[in-house]
Amino acid sequence: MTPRHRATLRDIAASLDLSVNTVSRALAGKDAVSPVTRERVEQEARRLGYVPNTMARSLVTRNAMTLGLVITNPSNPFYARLISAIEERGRVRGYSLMLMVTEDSVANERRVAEELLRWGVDGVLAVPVQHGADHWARLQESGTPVVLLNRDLDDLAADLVGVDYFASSRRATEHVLAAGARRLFLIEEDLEISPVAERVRGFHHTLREHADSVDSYTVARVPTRRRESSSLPWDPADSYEIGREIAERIVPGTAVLAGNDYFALGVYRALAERGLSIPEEVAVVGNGDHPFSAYLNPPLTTVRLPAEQIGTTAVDRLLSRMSGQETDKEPVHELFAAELIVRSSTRAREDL
Amino acid sequence: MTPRHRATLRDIAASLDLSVNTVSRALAGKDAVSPVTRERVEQEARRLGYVPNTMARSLVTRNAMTLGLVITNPSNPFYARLISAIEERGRVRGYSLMLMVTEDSVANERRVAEELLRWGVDGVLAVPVQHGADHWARLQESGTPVVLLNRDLDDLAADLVGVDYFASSRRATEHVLAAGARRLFLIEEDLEISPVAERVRGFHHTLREHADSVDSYTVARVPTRRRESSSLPWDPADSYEIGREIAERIVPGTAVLAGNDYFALGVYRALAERGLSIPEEVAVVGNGDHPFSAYLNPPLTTVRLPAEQIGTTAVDRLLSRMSGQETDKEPVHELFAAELIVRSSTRAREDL
DNA sequence: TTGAAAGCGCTAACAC
DNA sequence: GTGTTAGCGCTTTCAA
Repeated sequence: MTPRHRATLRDIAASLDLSVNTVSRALAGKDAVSPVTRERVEQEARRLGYVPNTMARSLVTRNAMTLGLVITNPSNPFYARLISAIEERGRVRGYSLMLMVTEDSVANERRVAEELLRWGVDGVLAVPVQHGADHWARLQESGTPVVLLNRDLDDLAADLVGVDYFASSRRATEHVLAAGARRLFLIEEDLEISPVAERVRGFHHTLREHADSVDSYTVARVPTRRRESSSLPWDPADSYEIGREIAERIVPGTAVLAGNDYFALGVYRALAERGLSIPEEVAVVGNGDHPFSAYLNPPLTTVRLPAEQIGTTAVDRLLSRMSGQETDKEPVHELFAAELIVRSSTRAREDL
Repeated sequence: MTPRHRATLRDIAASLDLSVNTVSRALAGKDAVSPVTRERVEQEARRLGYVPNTMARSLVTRNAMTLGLVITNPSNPFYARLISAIEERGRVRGYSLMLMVTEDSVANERRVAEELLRWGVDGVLAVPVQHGADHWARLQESGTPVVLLNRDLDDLAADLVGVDYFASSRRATEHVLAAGARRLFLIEEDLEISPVAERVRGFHHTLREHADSVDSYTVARVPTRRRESSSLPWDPADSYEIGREIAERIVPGTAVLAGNDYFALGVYRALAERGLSIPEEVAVVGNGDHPFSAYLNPPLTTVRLPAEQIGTTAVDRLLSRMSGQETDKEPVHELFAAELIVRSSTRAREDL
């Protein structure tokens, strides 16, 4: 904790009787330096424990070598994996990460965007809250590219890297229909975000295609706790009540599609309490393929999300935008397929 | 994406025919400015869309208003909660967060510490990998306080904010002993980190105290996957094999204490496959109280970790150190109690 | 190959 | 109250 003076280029220069400039060039590995000088400089730098000042450099190069990462909730396991993937890819590419958490609050998001602007980060990756895109637009206008993660924003012309939830929802719905479901429930959090909207759309779309073989369907919205309090993890408790209501309306051939595996687990309990068995009496499908899902009783059929792929791609996408070669190119939406992992909580027709 | 010139103090000054300095003072809300001038400046700043340049300011104030947060693995749900708590507290206190991920690799950690040094962050919060503390010491020497999170480091004189794992382990062990366990298994990841060491110590300590009522005990180390690959989430699959071995050695009065809830879940399956029932034939205790645990079958007895408290306290601790008022004060270890949440995977004596 | 001068955008010290 | 000067640590002309 010795608040010792930190060596600067000037210190090295002084002690070697060189100009600051030469020292800078020597350390930067530029050509216009004699091998002898370079050696002396490097040695003195080591001796003095010199550490370059990134801020000073950034100020002049106008290059922060930093990416802003804006996440609604790090406790969402999908976002946690996204953070890892993005951090890793960013690091490989030489970028540091400024992490900001919005807790799904627009007010926070505005503040955060402003903060990123002040820092002059080179680019921003963001899971947007929804409602209000002007702060993102502002970043873009000031020359900071923004790439959206997982959630789309209608009123912002920005790249998006995410999941093809429409397709995955269709896939899951078709799966339970094929297994004989005639009464379907979709349980989603009531956040007005594109992933939920897309899954609902995929659900409806598929049901329309199979109208003859469907008796009834319901989209249940679980009130989110996230708007009130801070960044809470998902919790089966959130869907338990809904699960109980559904449990009362079970007829042979019922299927429940849950927006995430935690919701599915809440439903598991509600069903168990009524003595209903999965998949014999009810089929259940989750979303996210969280590590616990394969170990539930019965193992949960769910959708695996390509978090690593998304994180990596998003960073690359952002870097392309930052390179400036793509200016004026239309926003790109890259949606990756999510894989349905079939386990014992649903059954194929053949098994019946 | 218009790479439009960003307004600076000079722009405002020029357009108002004032000195840069006056504008700076006006915007900073300092006293030595006439109300009229201030009003004009603020208006012009708005008109020009002025955004202060944090780096430039930091360069002169020698105050980055940034904290470094070093995490081994954001997909660890405990660390995810820690990240949320720290980000929130930091933000409240006016600090931004630079997030670095080490993936439990010392090489990464070194690089990360260097990076933080270059950025000149004001303080660092870190979950250390273990082995090698010189890079942290280097940060301290250059005047950047370091507060350790969750894991202690023998060879570093730094504050630590974490969990009293020794106590929680004792508590859990006593709990299963009280419920009649005579053969005990402790399952931990084989990382050489203080939390694991402390839990093992608590386990042994308690067993020694109850030597008469214990027939046998085993500490099983699950080979970690984290050293090889990137930041993977915990997975019940990791403990499943160990669980199977244990399942073969079950006698009446067996208890399994798992290092985390995911490990406990892996054991659940292994036991179920042998037709062993919990808690009648085996008691199981987890660690971490992850949201799924209460919804397992049977609900898992586990230890709740005070992540929010730790995050908040750690930030405050760091800020005190940064204030410089505590220089030369001995390193402080703040360990918070973890609460044992008793559910149906263990049984109190009375129930027998 | 090296150095001098200028400046990134801002704040701090002191004069006026 | 306001302006002038200086400087944070670095890179980038441009001369020498």
